[in-house]
This record gives sequence, structure tokens and C-alpha cells, in this order.
Amino acid sequence: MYPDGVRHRDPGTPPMLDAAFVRDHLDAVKANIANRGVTADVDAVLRLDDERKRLQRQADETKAKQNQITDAFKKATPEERAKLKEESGKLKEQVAGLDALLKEAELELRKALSVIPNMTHPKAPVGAGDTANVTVAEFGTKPAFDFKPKDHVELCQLLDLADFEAGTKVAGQKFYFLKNEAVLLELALIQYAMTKLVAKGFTPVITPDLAKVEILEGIGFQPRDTAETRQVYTVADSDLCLIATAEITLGGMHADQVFAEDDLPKRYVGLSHCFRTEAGAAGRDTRGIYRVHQFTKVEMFAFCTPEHSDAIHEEIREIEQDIFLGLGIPFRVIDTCTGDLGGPAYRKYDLEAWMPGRGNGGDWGEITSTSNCTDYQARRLGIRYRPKEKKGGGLPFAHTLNGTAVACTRAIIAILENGQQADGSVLVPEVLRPWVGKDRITAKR
RNA sequence: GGAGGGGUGGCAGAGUGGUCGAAUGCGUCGGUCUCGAAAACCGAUAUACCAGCAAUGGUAUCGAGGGUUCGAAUCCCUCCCCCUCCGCCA
Repeated sequence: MYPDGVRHRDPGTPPMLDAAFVRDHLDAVKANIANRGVTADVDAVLRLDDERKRLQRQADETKAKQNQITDAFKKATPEERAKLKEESGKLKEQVAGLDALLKEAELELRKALSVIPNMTHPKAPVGAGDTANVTVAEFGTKPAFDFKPKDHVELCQLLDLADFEAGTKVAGQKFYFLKNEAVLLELALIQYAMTKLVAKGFTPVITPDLAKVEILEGIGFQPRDTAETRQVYTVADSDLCLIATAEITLGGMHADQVFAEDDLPKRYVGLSHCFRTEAGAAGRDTRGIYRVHQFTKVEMFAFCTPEHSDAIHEEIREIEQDIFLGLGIPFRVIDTCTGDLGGPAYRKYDLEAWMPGRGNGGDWGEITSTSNCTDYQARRLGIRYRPKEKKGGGLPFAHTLNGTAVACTRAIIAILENGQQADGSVLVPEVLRPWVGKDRITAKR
């Protein structure tokens, strides 16, 4: 327990190194913070780190004295022993005081460090907000309709694919029941993605849908934010949260572990439900299943050595492209700019599908996202590896990457809106037909 | 949920108050031997933080936290986790 009454991960380990990095790259860290448009007090980090070191030195020296007394005790005469006991008692009090101060200093430092974002890939576009995002590629052709395309909400109603009213009745706004072919589509998408990824050597897992606060924090979420800004649901009377993505559980899976270098890279594909409060998104995308509190997602995650993370990031992006090319959905690839990167991400690509029913006459909508988080998450979760060739002290941190294989709701929107026909039916993507069991979704009578 | 057993280094496993950061075995790395390999033999092999250019030194860690003690892997308390058996259950 810490002075704030909250349990944190072992303070003796990982994030402390961050301070050394900040110290050594002061200008770069400050520039990065500016590029990302966040506020973080770098100087406070240095100040708190100095304070922590000072206290640690003091505490260590006092403990060393105590140990000397213990050593002297054996050969001491009874009179000397009485004296040593007294002296040790005094030192004990000092140590207790210093340790308390040290813990507090570590906590303060941790807080200051926690708001410093990851460094940024040199090729990531620089810009505020999402204004400087760069479209790096576009795939497929937008469908040319000779009729006015419907949006997915209308299609769901006409084809009886979802029940939003029942969702609201049972669980509230932004919950939904999938029905009929939408259910089969979701299951088919899972199968399709899983099959593809297993073939590529990813280890399939089904993860818990809940995770501990400390794991969320390690991944870079802020479950302790106020209810107004918190992105995840917390479970009352517990230290658990509903996960917002399997990235959380997949990353946490190897927390506090040391990989052998030969075991890396490790690639996982995880299936989970995802729960999001959508705090701060009030009023946006209120229709249909675009922005909902619960959805199903197949997520990729990789642990690797630092020299491989750039390549694996590209690999994951290509898999995402491959998945949506296979579904026949037109999409574009965005290289996310500094102002739009999350704290943990070093670089991030988003895939945006063309959604003919979105906005006025169609618009792009995010369907996947892949981030290279370098060692940001690994530091917080204590994920290291043992290098084949020992080079000096310390075990290096692994790099972590994540990427959406399929977020079912968004994929379903893209499938329905792009596959719709003049007669109101929807063509099922060929790759999904074996699981859906039909070529076309038509209205029920 | 009930009863019992247990959590020690990469793994296995000893250790019940100081001589223990910790025997031994396996694994790994280096060496000897060999044309090469295996075997055998010799040696090395936890992590983090602090000080130092470094050599090195200091501190902490035997599931977590607290306590007793000059001194705790070892004794006491609380919590967590794992295993076995029983009960319950999709």
C-alpha cells in the first residue's frame, strides 16, 4: 500500500528507468511532449528523481550501519551488546522514517512519469490534433450505387439484423442485440480472422473480459480517472475493470516475465468482448452500432525485441490490409500524427473503411488500428527479455505491438453498407459465405 | 464454499534464527579433450536500485504486506496465489 491508499505495481522495478531516459534526452522529451500537445512537467521528473536518489542513498547508508551492528553483535561483550541494541533501535526509527519518505518520493515520481507520453517514430507526421494525419494508401474502389444507399441502421431494420430498442431496454443506451445474419456475420468474421492469423503463426487465445486495474495502468489506461473521463467500466467492490480491448489482457498475460530472446517474437491473436464507457463522446455517432458500449473484437498482439518492432508493426498493418482486402471492403490507411497518438504509441496506423451510409453521401470510418508501443507498456508491466549475447548490466525491456484484426461491429457496418444492392439485399463477402451459409442477406417476410 | 498441503534462482529442489543471495541437480554460456560431435572434466551463471569513468562497493529481494529480534527464507499475524480431496455448478 502506498500513501494514497492505492495498490500499485512493485515500485522498486521498471518505471524508474524512465527518469534516467528523460534526464539523458531532456530536449527530445520536451519536444515530443510539445509535438503531441500534452502537458507534462519534465523538470518535476528530474527534481523528484533527484529527491528519490538522495533519500535512497540516505536510507541505504543507515541500513548499512544497522548491518554493521548486527555483524559486531556476535563477538561483543554483554555490556557492548546492550549498547549496540540501543544504537540499533535508534537507527531503526531513522530507517522507518526514511523508507516512508522514499516511498512517497517514488510515488510522486511515478505520477510525474505516468503523464509523459512515449517517444515518437521519426517518420510519424507532426501536427496538432488529427489535422496532420497522412493517408498513406488507399485500397479497393468505392461502390457506385445507382440508387440512394442506406445506412447500416436502416439496413439492420429492413433485414432484421439488430434490435436497438431491446438493447436499450435491457442494458441501456448504446447496447444492442444482434440478430439473424448479423450474428452469423459476427461469428464468421471471428472465424475468418482467427483462421487467417493462426495460419500466419499467431497463437490464438480467448482472454478474460475483465482485468485488474494495475494491468490497465500498465497498458496505459487510466482506470482511476474520474467517472466523467474514465474510458473503462470498473467493477464495484473490486479492483477489476471490464476490458476496453484484448490488448489489455494480451499484454498483461506476460507481465513480470523475462523472455528468452529465442522465444521472441511472440505473436498472439486474442478474442474478447470490449467495453467502453465512451465518456466524452456524448452525442457522437449515436446511430446504430458504430459507437457502442460493448462489441466483439479479434486483436493481434506481439512481444518482440526492440530491433524487430518496426518490422512487426508493418507486418501487422499488412495483415489488417489483407483481412479487409479479403472482405472486399474499400479502405484507406492513415499514418497517425503526433497530436492524435495515444500516450503509449510510438507510431500508429489506422485503417478507415469507406462507409457509404455514413455522414452525407458516405464517409471514412475507423475499422482497425495498430500501434507500436515500443517499451512503454513493457516498462510498466515489467516485461523483459534475456539477450543471447550479454551486453552489460540489466535485462532490456521487450517491445509490444497491438493491432485490430476485426472489430466486429465496425466490420459489419462496412459489409452491410458496401454490400447493399438495389433490391435492399446485402451480398455476403465471399470469404465469409462458408460460415454464414448464404450469399445474400434478404428481407424476412 | 469446506478440509488439508504448498509458494525458494531459467527449471527441479534443499534449507526451521546469524556461518544464506541461498546446497545440490538440470539447463545455459565459456574452456579442456576431439578431424568434428557426443561423453567426461574445469570454470562461470538471479534481479533491481544507489555511488563510481571503471574495477568495485552499498542496499533490497526466498508469493505480498506487517510484526517479534541486535539479527528472519527460517518464528508470529493478515492477505494473495497454486495443488489435492469433498461439496456446488454452466
